Amino acid sequence: MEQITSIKEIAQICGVSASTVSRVLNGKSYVREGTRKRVLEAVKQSGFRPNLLARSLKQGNLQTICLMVPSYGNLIFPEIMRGVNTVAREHGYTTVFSITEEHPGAEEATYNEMRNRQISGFIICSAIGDESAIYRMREEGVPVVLVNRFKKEDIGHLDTVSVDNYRAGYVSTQYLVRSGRQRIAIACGDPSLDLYNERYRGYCDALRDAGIEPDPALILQEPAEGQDGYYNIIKRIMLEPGAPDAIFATSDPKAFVIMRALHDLKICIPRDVAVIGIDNVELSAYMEPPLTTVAQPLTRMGEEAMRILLRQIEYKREHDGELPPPENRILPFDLLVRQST
Amino acid sequence: MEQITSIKEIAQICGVSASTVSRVLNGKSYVREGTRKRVLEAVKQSGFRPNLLARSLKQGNLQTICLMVPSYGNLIFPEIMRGVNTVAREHGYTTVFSITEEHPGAEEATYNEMRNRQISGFIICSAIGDESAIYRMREEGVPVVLVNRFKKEDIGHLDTVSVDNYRAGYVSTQYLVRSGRQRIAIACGDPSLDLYNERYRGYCDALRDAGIEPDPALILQEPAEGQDGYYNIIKRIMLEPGAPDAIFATSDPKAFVIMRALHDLKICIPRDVAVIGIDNVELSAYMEPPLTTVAQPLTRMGEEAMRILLRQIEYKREHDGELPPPENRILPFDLLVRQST
DNA sequence: ATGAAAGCGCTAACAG
DNA sequence: CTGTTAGCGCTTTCAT
Repeated sequence: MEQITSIKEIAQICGVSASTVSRVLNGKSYVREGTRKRVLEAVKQSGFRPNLLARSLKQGNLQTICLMVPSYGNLIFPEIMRGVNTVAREHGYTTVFSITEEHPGAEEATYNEMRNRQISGFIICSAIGDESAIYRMREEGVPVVLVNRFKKEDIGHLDTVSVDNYRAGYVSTQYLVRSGRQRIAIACGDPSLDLYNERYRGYCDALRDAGIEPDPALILQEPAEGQDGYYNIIKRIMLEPGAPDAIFATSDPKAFVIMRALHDLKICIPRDVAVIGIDNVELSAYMEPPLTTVAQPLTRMGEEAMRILLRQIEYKREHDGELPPPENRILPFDLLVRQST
Repeated sequence: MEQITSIKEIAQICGVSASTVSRVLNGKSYVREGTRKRVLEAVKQSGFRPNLLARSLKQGNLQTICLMVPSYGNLIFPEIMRGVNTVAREHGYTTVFSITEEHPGAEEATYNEMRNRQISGFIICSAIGDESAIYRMREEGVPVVLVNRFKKEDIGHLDTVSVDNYRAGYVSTQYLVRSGRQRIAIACGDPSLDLYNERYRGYCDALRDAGIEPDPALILQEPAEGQDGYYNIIKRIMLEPGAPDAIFATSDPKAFVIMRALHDLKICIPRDVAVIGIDNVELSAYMEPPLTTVAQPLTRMGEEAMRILLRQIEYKREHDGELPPPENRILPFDLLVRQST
């Protein structure tokens, strides 16, 4: 038997019109039960698959969203992806992904390509520095949600999902202070990312509130090589006078590198130096010692981002292409005390 | 100015026909230079984006492939994904992904959905147990490449990419033997996955070749809870008489759990017990002590898989829908000796 | 070198 | 409840 490829052929087999078959298939309209049965039967018999592209061409959107992540260097992304994907599926959406950081300007390139593919919206975890492209997207009426990476000024203008990074920085530092640490270093992240600046602010304020003036010698800047560069920085600083007795890593992957360096120096964690991270990536619990960290609800952040995106898409459909006012979701975090502090 | 959405409008602006614009846009046919310029100019001016769906509807395929992974529990998947994505992009393909393991039967469900979306092919890292669905795909003329997870019998029937898992098991065990270990335990993986059986076979043969008969007490089966369950198994076995002096974990994530258990028992790695893994996931180097492991070229495996898929797609186009004979790519691996052995 | 026309497979008025 | 008709935006003969 010929492979049957269109609704029309089904129609012929059943002696009805194509519209009837269409109606049966997407159940938007009533069809006599007998006819319905016959059509369904024919569809099943023939193994017919309706062509979603045709429908999407007609309706102007493929049920697909695009997720942009910078890389997998940071393990938070797979967890966010899972959350996005789960909610997307539930709503009949498919997720395409794109890894941006490797090529500069990839964000915009991806955007252009995806728009040609009639994609319904974007979830971006990779915004870095220049966000003008993202504002342009929104201006063009394209739903966009930013996860974790965005600027304070974006609030009220763009949809975002994150934790309160200032508080996260504050709480972790405060915890270190309260457990008796005196010289607390911070391993800062990329300063073009606001979330790291916020965590840094939290760190400073927590220290000051405890009557400690932040010591510039303990404020470690992310080296040019990225987080791996912290390996050498730690090795150096620990041998100098005035070495820290605690290190606040502004992300778990940084903490991993730092712990590696400490181990190689035979420095005992947490006795000599406490280490705390932010993220609670799955592996943090398996480190030696298990890493104390501020747990971000990563999967949930992905889910929320997708829900917000869905809301935008729906609103847009109902309001003649207009986007709803931006939503800024801030999720709660937990301080997870383990053995590294 | 009205947002311009179709080739026809561009045509009007330039006083040419839609076909001409089409020809300019995809450069398949000659167009007078003057006309070409004019059209290109109009396109740029108007910010027009050709609708890929329309083209795809016409041509019967969206330049998109689907990548199925079981979950992110195992960190090898993000690395494979990166490889796939890189090559896909280079060839103008978009990657959609689907995480299967969570729902049973998800593989087939995804398959059906994706076929409706006119997807060009699949890369599957999640085949588990029953592969009949995958054979059906191939029978229906759909390009499919399996990465890592497949059965010996599939060779010659399905396209695959992997390392030589038997050798990987053999080499790691042999290394342990040669470094003087006497009682080498193996933490087996899911027995429905051939790759783990192969690694196990390699383990047994390496022992026998060294004149050691595998001891059933040292052959640890993956517990019902998945790899996390090894935590308790290790805790128990290490306290019993005849405890192992080395453990061969058939994947790095298992090694992480096992190391965690050993640390909690205050057992020193590698002095008391050596641990070796397979994968070389990025984090293996950061463990304490850094994990000795068989390095799979994960990203490269993803790249190769995508290349093979591309070859299938092309062959199919040139041969009236017929698929090429299956290709079985076996990539080399390296034993990476670090401090856990 | 370019235009006219047909059609990819589906949906959505509009009739009846 | 169902059929007819007219496209969605693009590509592709077939003419010219």
